[in-house]
Amino acid sequence: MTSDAPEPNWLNDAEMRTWRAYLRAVNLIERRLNEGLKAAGGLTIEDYEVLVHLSETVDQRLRMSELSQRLVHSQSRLTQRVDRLAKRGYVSREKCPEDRRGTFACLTEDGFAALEATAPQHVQDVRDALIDLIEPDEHAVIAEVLERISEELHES
Amino acid sequence: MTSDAPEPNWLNDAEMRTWRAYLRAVNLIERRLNEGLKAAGGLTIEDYEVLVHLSETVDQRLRMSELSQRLVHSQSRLTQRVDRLAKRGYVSREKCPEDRRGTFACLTEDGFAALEATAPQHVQDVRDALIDLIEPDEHAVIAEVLERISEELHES
DNA sequence: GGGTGGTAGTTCAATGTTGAATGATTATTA
DNA sequence: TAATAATCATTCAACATTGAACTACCACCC
Repeated sequence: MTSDAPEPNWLNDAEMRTWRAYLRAVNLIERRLNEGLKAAGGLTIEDYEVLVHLSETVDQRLRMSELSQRLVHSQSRLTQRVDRLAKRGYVSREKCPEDRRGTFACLTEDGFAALEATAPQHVQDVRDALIDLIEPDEHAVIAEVLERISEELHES
Repeated sequence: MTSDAPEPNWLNDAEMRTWRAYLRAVNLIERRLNEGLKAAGGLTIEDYEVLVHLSETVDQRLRMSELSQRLVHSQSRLTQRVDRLAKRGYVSREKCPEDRRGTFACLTEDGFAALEATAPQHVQDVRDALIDLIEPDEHAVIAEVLERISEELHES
């Protein structure tokens, strides 16, 4: 008589190595980027990403909910991050006229300036920590897998 | 007369897409794994990783400093995480006889049991969130890049 | 139109992380 | 060997995140 639970599909050695390398690489990348940003200004990578996403829209603003989805942050986390960025003058809030439940986070001039001041260092760090460590012939595979993951895990 | 600062080596479109996909994928993976672990028991992924690393050593124990390096955690973060795991009885501390500054974190039977109980669900989540999203012919490239990153960023 | 259910965003308490300071021990150097 | 420097781990206060509860608003349907 055997157990009801199916035997788990354990990772084989190669898969396990990949998984461990993934965990390690991700943590190392994050640490490196945060060190660089801290040296270059006072932004964390999360701050930076908020400002980047705003800067990439046509009118430099996004609804809170949209922003939290793009960043994969909880709403309350975003609320408080935007609070802090607003306190520093990098972001402002505006009520949404079409939907009065809604709020826009808007990039301010100071916020844009902070982004501009930090960007060169940060781009170099992103290169050093990830992009330039991918060989040209590997790039397509990496990009494809990452986008597949993003798409696949998108619901939840 | 031009500026002293060299023009930053901005990311091109493909590189930018890769970088964005990376950020998104990493956050989605973490969210998914934490949801799974929470459902399967009361461990976070950080808890789980502490226990796994201990379980993989010959005598189920590691020095705090060694463990913090493997996990890419600050020492104080690890101290407090081990505090919490110890409070739940999953880990115990032992003084190191060779170096009396040192402390071992030791996996307890309860800790091992918690790991065993959680592992099947977690392995499946790791498959769903990463491993099984990599096609067989892509696996070598992914593994190689991740290990290159781990190695390259290892100092710092 | 009024009721029902859903969505947007914030708040709050509990929990977790950071980074500098500390105490204790070991390593190095004069 | 004494003095100095470095390492191991913890502590503490400031800061950040989580998740549930809450307010306000919108959308649907009878």
